[in-house]
Amino acid sequence: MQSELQEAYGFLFEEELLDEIAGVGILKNISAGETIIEIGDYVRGMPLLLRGAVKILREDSEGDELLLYFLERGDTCAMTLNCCMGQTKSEIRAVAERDTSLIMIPVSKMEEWTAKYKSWRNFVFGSYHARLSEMLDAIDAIAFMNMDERLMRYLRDKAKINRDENIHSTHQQIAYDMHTSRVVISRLLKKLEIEKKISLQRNQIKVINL
Amino acid sequence: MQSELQEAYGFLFEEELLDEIAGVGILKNISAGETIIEIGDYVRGMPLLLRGAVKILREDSEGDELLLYFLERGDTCAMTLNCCMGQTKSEIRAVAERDTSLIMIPVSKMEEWTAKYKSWRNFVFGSYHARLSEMLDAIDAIAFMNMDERLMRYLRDKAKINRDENIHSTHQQIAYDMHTSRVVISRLLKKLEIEKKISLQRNQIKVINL
DNA sequence: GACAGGCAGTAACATGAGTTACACAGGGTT
DNA sequence: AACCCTGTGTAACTCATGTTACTGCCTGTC
Repeated sequence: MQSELQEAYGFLFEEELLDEIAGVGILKNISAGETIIEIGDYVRGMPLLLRGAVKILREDSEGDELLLYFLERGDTCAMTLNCCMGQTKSEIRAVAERDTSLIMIPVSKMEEWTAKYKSWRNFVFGSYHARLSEMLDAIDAIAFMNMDERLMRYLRDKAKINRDENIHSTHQQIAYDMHTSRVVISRLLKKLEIEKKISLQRNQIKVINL
Repeated sequence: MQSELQEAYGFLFEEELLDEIAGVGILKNISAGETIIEIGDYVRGMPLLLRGAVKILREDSEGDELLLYFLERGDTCAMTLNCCMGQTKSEIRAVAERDTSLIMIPVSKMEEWTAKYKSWRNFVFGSYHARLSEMLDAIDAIAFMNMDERLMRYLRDKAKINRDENIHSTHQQIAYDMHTSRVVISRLLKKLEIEKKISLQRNQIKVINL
């Protein structure tokens, strides 16, 4: 854990803070597809991502969901952050996109470090900033873009976050993330294939030129 | 300014901080409809709302816009906050919804107070929290709701923020805020009138039961 | 009163996206 | 081989929303 912590956060935090994190943090390993936080859960700590990737989803009352953004190494979830401090329930779902390692920080420490370490404050503010920006991007996508553009954006993001130009998803899974239907996704993917932007195999989509 | 500051923020901040705010803050009065911050502007300070209401809009490259949320007394704009600290340009537009008074705080003070005053830190975190929640609500609205539901939500919010059940807007103005066309709004408003939820006059919509 | 300009009502049509239904393909199991 | 299950391709249809076009109504100004 020490070396991974150093690698992911060494350039952000001073030695003393890194030591504190290593001291109180609890290492968690989560395998791809596992749910980390569910909507309505009370949040017990703040996660610092060491390795892997996490997708953050919003869900409405009927169970329809929508992908908001991805988290990677060095990121934390500002939503969780909120929930910790306000003692409120999670408003989002977090699912491991790949096999993921993270450190959970107890809520009590967060407040303490905010007063004590400038680097921590900057990190927390930076996280809020990044998350707000990503929310704006999500809003832009659903408000201003058509399905085909949104799909291209999704495929680009997915290939990037998994560092793999082959996307191992079914059309149905994509449809869930984008809050639409399987048929619509199949239709648009076929169109992208004809335009030579992707190639389609069973359970796999290869990004060629998006 | 002193008394208004006391009224809006007295229960949040300690005397010492209130004095500092009064010392360095610059009072601005803005009349309804005026633009406070434009997309791409560099942000010189952080606004604390004393009186009135501000609407926050997102705009895409073609100039289509979308209302994100409103700010009221005691609120600050977390976007601005971000921009200040990161020295980046504004990603949103802020327009006075009513006649508005606010205090501009220089960027330099923000960092200082974050270290010095716990109440300030809580205020800043609280603002981030509130804004993230409102962004989520905005996403829910555009992702999961139909136009008629969104319109009802809009009218409710507008009546509430202006403390006036008579909404003084043209159909065109509403269409801009909701990123749709005038004809669509006219159609849906007429439907709401038939359902006795509102009544329509020229340049005015009266909320009856939404 | 006549006129202009902004505003609202409405019909007719275009389009993107969601839905239903069904055929078929690939891969594993018996 | 025969079977099944999951995933994909496609047609045909519905529906919400957006677009175009035209009408007429207020209101202030000349």
